[in-house]
Amino acid sequence: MSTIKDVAKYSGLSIATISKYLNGGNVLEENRVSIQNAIDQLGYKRNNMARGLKTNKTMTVGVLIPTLDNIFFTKIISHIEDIIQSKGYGMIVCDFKSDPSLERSKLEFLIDKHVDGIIMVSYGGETSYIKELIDKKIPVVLLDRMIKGVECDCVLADNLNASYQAVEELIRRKHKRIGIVIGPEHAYTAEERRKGYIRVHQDYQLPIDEELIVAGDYTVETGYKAFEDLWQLKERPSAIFVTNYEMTIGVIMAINDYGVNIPEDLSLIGFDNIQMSKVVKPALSIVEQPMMEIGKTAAQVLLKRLAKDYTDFPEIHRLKTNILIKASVAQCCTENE
Amino acid sequence: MSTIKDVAKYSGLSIATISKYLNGGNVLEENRVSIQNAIDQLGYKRNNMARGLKTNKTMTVGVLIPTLDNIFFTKIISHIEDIIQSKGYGMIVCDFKSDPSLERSKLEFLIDKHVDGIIMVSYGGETSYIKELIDKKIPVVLLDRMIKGVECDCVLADNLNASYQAVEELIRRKHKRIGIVIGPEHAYTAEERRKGYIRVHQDYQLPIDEELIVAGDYTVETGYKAFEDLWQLKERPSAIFVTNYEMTIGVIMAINDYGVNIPEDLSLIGFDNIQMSKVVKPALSIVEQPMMEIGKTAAQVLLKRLAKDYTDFPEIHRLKTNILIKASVAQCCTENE
DNA sequence: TTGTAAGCGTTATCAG
DNA sequence: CTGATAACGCTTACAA
Repeated sequence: MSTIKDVAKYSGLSIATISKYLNGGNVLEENRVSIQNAIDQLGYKRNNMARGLKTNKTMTVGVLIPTLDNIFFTKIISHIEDIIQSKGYGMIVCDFKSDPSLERSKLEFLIDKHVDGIIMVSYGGETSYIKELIDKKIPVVLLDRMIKGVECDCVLADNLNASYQAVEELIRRKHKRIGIVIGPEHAYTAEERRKGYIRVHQDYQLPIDEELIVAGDYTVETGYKAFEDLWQLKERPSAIFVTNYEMTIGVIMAINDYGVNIPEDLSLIGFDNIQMSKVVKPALSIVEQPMMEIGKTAAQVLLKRLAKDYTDFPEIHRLKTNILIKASVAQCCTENE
Repeated sequence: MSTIKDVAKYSGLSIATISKYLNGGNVLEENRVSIQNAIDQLGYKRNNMARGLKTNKTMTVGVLIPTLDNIFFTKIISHIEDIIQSKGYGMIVCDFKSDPSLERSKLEFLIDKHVDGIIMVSYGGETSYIKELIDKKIPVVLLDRMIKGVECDCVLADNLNASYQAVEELIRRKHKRIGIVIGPEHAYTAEERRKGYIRVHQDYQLPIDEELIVAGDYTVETGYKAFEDLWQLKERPSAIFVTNYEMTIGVIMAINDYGVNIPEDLSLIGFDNIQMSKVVKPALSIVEQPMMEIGKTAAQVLLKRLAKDYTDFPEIHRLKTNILIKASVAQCCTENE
C-alpha cells in the first residue's frame, strides 16, 4: 500500500501539498495534474485510520437495534445505510437480541469503536446512556421510541394516531367491542398505542372495557396467548387490532388453530408487514409504518449533527403511518349490538 | 479522554510498560496493581484508531449482502455478529440492493474502510474481486454461493440435496408432474436446485418435462408469474416446489387470486420462512436453510483466517437443510395418473 | 502556493 | 522487567 510520502516522492512535491490537494485545498493546476497522476499510478488510497487518529473521526456510525430478525428494523437500517454511505460513512450494526440488559454493553462496544454518531432504538430507556453520549459529544438519534426526560433527536411513527385510525375504522364499521393487543407496559410505543385506543373510544363515546386491552411483549408467543385471552372472554370482541408484526403472526396462528373465521367471526387489523398481508387469506388489513422515511430521516438528522449543525435541537419527527383496509375487516355482526 | 501517557504519569511507570501490561505482557505484580488502579481512576480506554494505525488492524469485518430486506440474510448476519463481537470485532454492513453492479463499489467501500476480513454473498460472481482481496491479504468467506474458478472459503446450504429431498417427498406421494420454480439461470443456487430436481427424477425414473421448470429471479413478482405459467399448462402440475422465500410469497398470492385449493388442487412446498409457514392456511411445507449455522460457521472460518490459520484452505461447508412437511402437501390426486 | 515539522496514541525494538 | 525512542500515515500550524 502506498502512502502520501510515496505520492510526494513520485510527484516531486511535499507531503503537505499532497494532503492539501487530497482535502480540496488550493494547489496549482500544474501540480494538481502531477499529483493526480502519481495517485493513479501508485493506486494510492488514503489511510483512514491514520486520518482518524489525527481528526478524531472514524467515519462510521453505530446502529443499535433490538434485533436483526425483524424486518421493521432491518428495513429502516437499510435506508440508513443508503444515506450515510453517500456521505462516506460506514455503519457498524449491533443488535441486542431484544434484551435491555445487553443494550448497555453493545452501546459501549460501539463507543469503544469510536463511532462518530449513533442511531439507536432503546428498550431500556435509561436516561444515563444518552447523557453519557452527550457528555462525550457523540450525536445520537433515537429511533422508534422516545426516552422520557431526555433531550435527544428522535424519529418515530405517530403511534397514537396510528392506533386511533385503526380503531376508528373498526368503529365506523359498527364494532363496539374492539380488542387491542398492545406491547409491554413500560414501552413507549405501547403507551402511545393505548392512548390512541382510548382517545378514539372517548371521541366516539364508546365505553372502554379494560378486559379488551391485552398486553403482550411484542413476541409471537404472547400474540398467540393474547388472542386466547380475548377469545375466552364471556363477551368476545368482534374485532381485534394487533399492534406489532410478531404478535400479529401469533394472533393469526391462534386464529387458525381455533378455527375462527375472518372476517365473519372476527375482524382483524395487524401491523407492519405488508408482504404478509397479501399472503394470508383473507387479505389482512394492516397499519404500516413508514420504514423508509424513518430510516432516511434519522440518517439525515444524524448527518446534520455530525456536521455540527445543532439548529432545532432536539428534532422530534413523528411520521404518519398508513392504514390499509382489506378483506379481514367487515361490518360488525349484529349479534354484538 | 485519557491516554497511555496519562496512565504512565499517574502510575509513575513508563508508557512502554503500560502498553505491555495492556497487551498481556509480563509486568511485576506490584506494578500490575498500580497500573490497573491508574486505569480505573482515569477511566482509560485504549484508542483503537491509534492502535490500528500501528497494527494495521481495524478490528472490523465487512459484511456484504444483497439486501437487508430479506430475513434469510439478516438472520445469518445476526449470528455472524454474535460470534465476531465476542472476539472484539465489529461488523460494517453493506447491502447492494440485489444489484450486481453495486456489488463492486460496496466492496470497495469496505476495503477503503480497512476491514480486516470480509464475509459476502456475491451475485456478480466475478472472480477478479476475490483475487484482488487475496492480493491484499484480506480473508474472505463466501456465503450462500460459490464463485466458479476461485479458491475461497465458502459456507452454504446443500442446495442440491435440499431440492432433491423436497421433490422426493412429492414423488413418494405419487406426484408425477411436479413443477419447480427456480432462480435465474446464472445463479449458483438455482443451478444446484435444478440439478437436485433432475437427479431425483432420474433416480425414480420419472420423465422430465422442461415446461415444468420455470425460472424466476427470486422476487415476489416473478414467483407470481411463474405460478401463472405453470397453471396455464395444458397438463398442470399436481405439485409445485418453490425455491426461495420471495417467490414462495408470490406463488401463494397467485394461488389465492386464482382460487386454487391447497392441497386438494395442488400440493405446495415453499422455502425458508418458517414463521410464514405457520401463518398461512393450510400450513405450508417448507425447506428450511440453517441460517444460524451458516452465520456461525462463516464467522468462525473468518476468525480462523484472521488468526492467520490457513489450514484446510479453502474450507467448503455445505450445510444440511431441513424439510418440514405440513398440510400443504397431500397424496397426488388420481386424475393426474 | 508550498514545505517543514510537530503531533495524534499506540506498538515494538533495543538497551539497560 | 522496564524505559527511551522510533515508527505508523496523516493533518495542520507556521514559516518560507
